[in-house]
Amino acid sequence: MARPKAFNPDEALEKAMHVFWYKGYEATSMEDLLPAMNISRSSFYDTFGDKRQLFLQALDRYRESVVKPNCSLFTQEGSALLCLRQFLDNLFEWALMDPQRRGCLVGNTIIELGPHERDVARKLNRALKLREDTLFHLLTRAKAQGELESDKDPRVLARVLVTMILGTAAMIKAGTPAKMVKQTVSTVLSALIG
Amino acid sequence: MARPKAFNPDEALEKAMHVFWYKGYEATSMEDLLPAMNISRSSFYDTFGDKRQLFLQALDRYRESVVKPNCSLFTQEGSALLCLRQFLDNLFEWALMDPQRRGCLVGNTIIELGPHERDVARKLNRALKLREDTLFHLLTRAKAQGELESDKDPRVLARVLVTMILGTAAMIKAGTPAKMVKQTVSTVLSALIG
DNA sequence: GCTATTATGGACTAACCGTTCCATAATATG
DNA sequence: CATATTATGGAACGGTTAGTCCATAATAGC
Repeated sequence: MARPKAFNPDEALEKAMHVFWYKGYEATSMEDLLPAMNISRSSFYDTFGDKRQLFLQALDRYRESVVKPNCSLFTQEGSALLCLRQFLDNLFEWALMDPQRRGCLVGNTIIELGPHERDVARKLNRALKLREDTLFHLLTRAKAQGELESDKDPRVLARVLVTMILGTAAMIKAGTPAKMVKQTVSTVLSALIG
Repeated sequence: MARPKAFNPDEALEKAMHVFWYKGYEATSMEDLLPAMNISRSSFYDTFGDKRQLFLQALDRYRESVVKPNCSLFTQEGSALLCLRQFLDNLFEWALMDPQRRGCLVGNTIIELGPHERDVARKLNRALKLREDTLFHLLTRAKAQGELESDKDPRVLARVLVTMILGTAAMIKAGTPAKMVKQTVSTVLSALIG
């Protein structure tokens, strides 16, 4: 019993997420957001609260629509180490394809806001844990299947790989050539899991 | 034949560098900088040009007074791999000691400004190269001494370690407990160089 | 002590920031 | 069609931003 929204809030949030991903939180202004989301100031504040709340929603959306699909794509049966390699290959291939080289929104935000804002930090750690647990699961399966030497600790290895993901995202942002990035990743994987 | 400055430009720049390190470029305002540097607006613009030029100078200072000393501390004779371990231990020990967990100014800036601003990017890559070349040098020496297996490529390993440094700095900013960080680093080193 | 030169303090500016407010438009229900 | 309810466009707001300007202070050389 009222006038319907002239825009799709989900699509608008998606657009906003991409702007934050490219520019970061502070450097993104309302004048960047409104045209990108293609909505008016009033609709913005009516629907999303304010810039900060929008950003928190964008972080959730990133975890659910970017991190999670990438994580769950490679949990099929068969060789766990192969899955793990596909998981990481897919991740970096995709990060290198991005013409803007935006890296990872989670990594970017850890560095921009992580230590300063509590509720942001909570969301970030949740996204990191999603990746760590996926890797942990694959490594545990690999160990059970005898693909991974028995003296290796899946939890520690998973954390190493998460650290590697953040570092690689930074190298990608720094403009490292794709070939070097791939060589680096492949070297780490060989050393860690054979 | 004129009035002398009432402050030491070097000390003021040092203070500014620490503020940028903590808050990032965008989030640091003149009202943060002036009290921290303990100089007046006029002296600021007279001596440093503007905020952006000050930041560029702060990046140079960071490379020279933070990165370089850390790099050159561990090039003494003896086991090259031991030097390398000391180099990294020293680096992370020191990053973990920082109560503000500011990570690495280079890594922070790669993510905040790296891809957007050309001259910033140049300075960042120069700082990264300083680290990479130090590691490369140590790894090459290790190989010559027979400490490193002959099939390993020092240049690639050096890049892996730089990636690891950036990733670890991010994990430190994310609030990872010191114990976990050390475990992660030690696991990578064991896997990479035995 | 006088003068030339540079440093400093503080008022000021114009642009931009995120946000609020209100009058108007559009729809669903009765 | 009338009314209640929500959405929208646009003007306006106070606060903050980086940066400018000028009158005054302090020094070095004469």
